[in-house]
Amino acid sequence: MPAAAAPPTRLHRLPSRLLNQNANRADRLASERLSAVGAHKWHYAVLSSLEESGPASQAELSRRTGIYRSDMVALLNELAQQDYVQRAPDPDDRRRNVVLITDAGRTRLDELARLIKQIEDELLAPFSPAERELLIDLLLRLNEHLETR
Amino acid sequence: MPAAAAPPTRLHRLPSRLLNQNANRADRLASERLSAVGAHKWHYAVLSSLEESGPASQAELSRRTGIYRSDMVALLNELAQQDYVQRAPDPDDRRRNVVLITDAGRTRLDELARLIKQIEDELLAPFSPAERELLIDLLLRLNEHLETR
DNA sequence: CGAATGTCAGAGTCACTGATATAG
DNA sequence: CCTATATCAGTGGCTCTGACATTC
Repeated sequence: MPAAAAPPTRLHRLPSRLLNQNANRADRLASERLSAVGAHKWHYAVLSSLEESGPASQAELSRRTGIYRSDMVALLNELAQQDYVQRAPDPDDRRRNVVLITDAGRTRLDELARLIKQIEDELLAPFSPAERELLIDLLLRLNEHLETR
Repeated sequence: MPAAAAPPTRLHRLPSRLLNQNANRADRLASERLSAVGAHKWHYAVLSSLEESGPASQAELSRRTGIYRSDMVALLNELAQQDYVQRAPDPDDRRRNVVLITDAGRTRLDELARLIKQIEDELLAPFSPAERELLIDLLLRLNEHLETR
């Protein structure tokens, strides 16, 4: 960030501005922590989706996680190279790859999940449990609204 | 966005993820609307800061708006070229420029403020006035927290 | 001297587009 | 024939860093 703070003006109460600034800062926090263990938030997204919703094609994973199909390729290369996922041609539809999480991937996911929990705690430190729920709920609703605009 | 939605999973309730997605979508909405009148959100930020808090040096403007000093240069070039701001050497401190908003700038600011109001309404459409206040308040508190991390 | 200012040049990241080959 | 998939190459925007000359 450029420098110090300013008192809340019209500008500082703009939702889109608030969202942006918070997103950037939250992202920086998460990236710092995750890179300390050689991970990226995308790794968590993919592994967690695989565990929660089961194996999937790359396109399906893309839909689940919001990561573009074109970016999924390199991401899965990384995860496969570290043996966190397995990628094999789908015998039923030879356009597709079936991606599945490995045991090592599950272990990694546990590690990342713990980290993410810590990050979230640090991120939401000033809020009570009820306020956290409230904030998440509002953001979820906003997200649904903007999704289908 | 890649494609369709998915039911709320662990992943979809992650604050940093929610913030990011909402920030992106809100930004796209704002950019679309603003570019329709040849404007950028940064233009609004600078003009509104000049009007609310008065003339300032570029560095001071940078602090007020959160826009980097290095990026402020080109931004002010644009605004000055359209006669929305005036930029002149500060006689009291010859390192500085004094930037002030012009009458045309005030007119432009009014226009942009109206647009921004509409954008905000569309953005927060699903929320009641009380919920909007609540969301903004939570985001402000989060912002203050992350600012001084 | 150290610190602040305005300026430029450029890096790094991210969301996103387009094209292509292959298969349904 | 149209559509979906995996892949690759590349764009544009935005945050951010580093350096420099000038002035305090």
